[in-house]
Amino acid sequence: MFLGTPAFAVPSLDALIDLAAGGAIDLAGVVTQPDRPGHRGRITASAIARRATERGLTVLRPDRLRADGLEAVLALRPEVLVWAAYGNLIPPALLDAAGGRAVNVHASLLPRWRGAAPVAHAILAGDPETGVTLMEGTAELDAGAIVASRRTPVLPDEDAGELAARLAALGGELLRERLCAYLDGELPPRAQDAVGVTWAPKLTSADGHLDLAEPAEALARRVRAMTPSPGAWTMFRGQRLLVVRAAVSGDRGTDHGTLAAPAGQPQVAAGAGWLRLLEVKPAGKRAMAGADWIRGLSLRPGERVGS
RNA sequence: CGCGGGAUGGAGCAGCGGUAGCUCGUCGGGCUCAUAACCCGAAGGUCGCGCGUUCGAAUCGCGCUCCCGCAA
Repeated sequence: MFLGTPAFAVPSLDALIDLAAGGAIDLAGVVTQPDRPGHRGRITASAIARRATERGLTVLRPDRLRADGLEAVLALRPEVLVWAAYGNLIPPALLDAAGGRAVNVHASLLPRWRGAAPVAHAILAGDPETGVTLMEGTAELDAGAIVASRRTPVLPDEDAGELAARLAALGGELLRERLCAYLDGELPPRAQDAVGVTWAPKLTSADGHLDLAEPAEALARRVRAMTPSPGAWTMFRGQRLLVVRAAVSGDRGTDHGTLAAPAGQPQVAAGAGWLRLLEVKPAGKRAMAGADWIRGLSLRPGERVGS
């Protein structure tokens, strides 16, 4: 049985579908989060719900894994649980039902970055590399013994969305190649080293706020880490301005927050250096190149960004 | 019925009842050793869609469609 919710989990589900097609496993069903109001109140099914439905799999979307929801899941009599970014803790009752046989795909090199937002935190911290980990599934969050992992460099310009997509694919590969070996007892798990544990809590739009007193390097990392969600932003003319893509410019800084546009390329003075705004999304508008944005502004000299 | 913003030539914007405009790009020409620089000129728009108000609507009213921010 597979449990997962967002796009990150899709390649893992696909891996299980392939294994099932090859006769290596039986896929009893898929559990995902309930359809939720997405943008502006429109109800949206999770990425996993959509994929599982199009593959004709049994899909359950319980609110929580207790009471009725849990019973429906147990009724499918899962023998092994596999989950990736499900979004809820797995209750001991469910683990017990599967005889404790469970694996979890996580988007970091554990024990670093346990929690909901490992990809963004790896970028924000400036980690040179990250990866995916296949571990034993436990009731405690991301704490299971490590079965296998795969490393990959954090590319200098990629944002969290792009990196997550690469990690998702790696996670799917890892599962496809190692799940059966693990279940056959050929991959003895190693306990996580408690010393290296760091936490990657869920991000809110407050985490996306750009403090222009910070060095441009840090701001550029924050932009990459917060894109596409929850988004990095600052204020301009009383309105929110999302910064979708940015780069550091080596020029000497001036008062942080000052907006300038040499050669039509907008840049904001940071605590150290300048942050070039390559792509922005003003409130109420779609994303546009920084140069396009600045073109229609009739920018006054010395105008500032930030609240 | 959660709150709000937006849809105007290829791009970004202004105009908000009386002949559709700005910056950039494109095309042609000029200047220059040269250029993303500068000068001259040109092309390019059913002003999201429909109905209405008016002598007259991009501009006002009603109804749609699509896009986006916030909140969940």
